[in-house]
Amino acid sequence: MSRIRNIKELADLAGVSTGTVSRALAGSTLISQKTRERIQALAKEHGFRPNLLARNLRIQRTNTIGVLIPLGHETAQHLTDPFFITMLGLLADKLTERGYDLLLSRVIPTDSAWLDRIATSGRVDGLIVIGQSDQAATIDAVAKDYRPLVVWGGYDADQVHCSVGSDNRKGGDLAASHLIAQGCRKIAFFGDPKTREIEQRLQGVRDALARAGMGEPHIEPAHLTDDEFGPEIAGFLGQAADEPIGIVAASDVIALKTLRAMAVMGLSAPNDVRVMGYDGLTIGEHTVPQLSTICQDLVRGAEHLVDMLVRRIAGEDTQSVVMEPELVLRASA
Amino acid sequence: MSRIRNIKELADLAGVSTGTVSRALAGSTLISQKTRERIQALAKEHGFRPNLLARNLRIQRTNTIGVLIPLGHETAQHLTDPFFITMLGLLADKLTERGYDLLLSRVIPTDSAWLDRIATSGRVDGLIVIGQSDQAATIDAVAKDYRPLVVWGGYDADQVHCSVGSDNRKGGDLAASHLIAQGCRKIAFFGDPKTREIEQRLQGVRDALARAGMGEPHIEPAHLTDDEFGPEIAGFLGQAADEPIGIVAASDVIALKTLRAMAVMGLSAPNDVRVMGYDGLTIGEHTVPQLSTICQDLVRGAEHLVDMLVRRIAGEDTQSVVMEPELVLRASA
DNA sequence: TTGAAAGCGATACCAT
DNA sequence: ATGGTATCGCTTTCAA
Repeated sequence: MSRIRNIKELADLAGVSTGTVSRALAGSTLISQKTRERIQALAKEHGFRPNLLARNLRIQRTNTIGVLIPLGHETAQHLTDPFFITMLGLLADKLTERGYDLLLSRVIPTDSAWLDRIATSGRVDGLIVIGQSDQAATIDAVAKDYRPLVVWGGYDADQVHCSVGSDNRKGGDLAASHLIAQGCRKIAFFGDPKTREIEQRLQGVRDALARAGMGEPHIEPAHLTDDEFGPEIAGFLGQAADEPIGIVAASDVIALKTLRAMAVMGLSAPNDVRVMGYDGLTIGEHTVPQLSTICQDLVRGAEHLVDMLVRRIAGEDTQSVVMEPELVLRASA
Repeated sequence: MSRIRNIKELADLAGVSTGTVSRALAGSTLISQKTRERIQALAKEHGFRPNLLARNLRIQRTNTIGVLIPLGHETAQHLTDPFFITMLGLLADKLTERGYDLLLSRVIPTDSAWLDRIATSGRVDGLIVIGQSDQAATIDAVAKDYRPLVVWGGYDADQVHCSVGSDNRKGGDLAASHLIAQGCRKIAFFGDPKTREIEQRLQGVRDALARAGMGEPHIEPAHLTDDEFGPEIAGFLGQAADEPIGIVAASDVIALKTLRAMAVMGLSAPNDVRVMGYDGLTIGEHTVPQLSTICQDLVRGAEHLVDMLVRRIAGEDTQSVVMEPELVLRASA
């Protein structure tokens, strides 16, 4: 009793046609209950299950969503980044609830084809991109004629793709305003403005500074690799040690690295320097000191992404969502 | 210039056969350079890329690895669990390096078919299961005739599947021994021994207690849902408040919840109660107090998993790996 | 209720 | 160097 490899072998064994087997396994009531149960029993006995690849090819549908994390701006960044990982987990939960599997790709865009490649591969019913990175143009180009695509990230009035994210500019403003209200006279922004979200957060910081009649923020691109980070901070703190300093980090992860680098230098927040994060990850609740931050509602964000994607797959159109950021004051600023 | 949907349309357009197109697109030198470049240009111009589903079906290979997280023991547990997420990120990085995509499934086993279903689906070249949960038997059954399968989890001499994990019994012993050495006279274990790893850790705790001439540990199944957790701890602490207490948590996540529940009761580690975690996640470095824990080298574990899986796909056989756990003393115990 | 056969979109063998 | 064609394993229309 060798292993049954395909529907044809099972059909021969049962003395019926492949069509009958296919229908019986699908539970179609077109088939007499007797035949149906006999074939199902036979399949079970031989541990046979139809090949999904073939099925998907035939029905032109995979019940799989591609989740892409473009790392154009920061090749060294890994999937272990708590933000990605949190979002990924939330998406996985939501997608599973809806019966979708999840095809995960961490892509380092070398050409502009990375997105189209998977969109046209036939392997997914739709795509979720986490973060525009520096690939907004590529994403727009694909979104133009690939409908089932949603993106977590910053919103821009000109964009053609459908996005979900928080109002980054407002968030940046919130963060900087708080620092200024706390008496900081010198504001730094740690983050790489090449990606859209970060650029918008920086813009918000500028808004707040302008309103307060203060000049440009000091900008550190904040490479996420640890080794380059200490010197950057040290350099900045050294040249501005005479005024009360506030740092707006472009993400909680950057804020944590900042806190750690400061600790090495014998500095702590909020006494020596005030530090604001951005994201509202739970990890910030556990730090010493606990991280003050701008919270994005990732749970609701993930829900939106999945919900809108499903509707797009069904042919509906959907509008981008911009959520309210929230100032969360813990201890670091 | 409508969109080219398949190789046949491109072939017609180019006035050649599908075989030629297929070979040209694959860069085969069987095709004259002239034709090859002409067809590649044509494909590019029309944004055509071959359907991978069809390709995979034909060549019987997908370049995709399934990563499964069985949640048999704890349905409420989500992918957002820091341990899973950390492991998942590491695996994603390693698999990407090797050119594999990653098909993620969070499964709640309702029958014993969950694993076989994906193994026989034709959609993956191999499988990585993160944690045996309470499904060791099912995993063994599948591993019996499905070779490209590796599992993160506990090792048992009788198992047929290939696993990677730390020596959980030794780890549990390490944790409890440390608590005892610190003077704890009453030891509790927080975790659900239904899953193999946890059961082994508990066994290690028993070993240590036995050596010290102490009795059975107090066991709390430690449901991971927050609301049930406080009362469990309170109940335990209440009934044993007269002796120095030590808690071995079955994971860092459980330890963190314990710490938080204690804080609510006005208790703190290590003064009131000593708390040991298990896993060595980075999140434990950020807690107040920092978490003492048993560290498993997840980076090396992920490397082993991927490496062994690749070799199994290639037809080699591989042996289970048991890694040394390491006592990491921070502040909570 | 069931069977025959076309087709999903590719690859690869066998010719020429 | 290129074309014709069988094949991967399934679903579904059309006939009977």
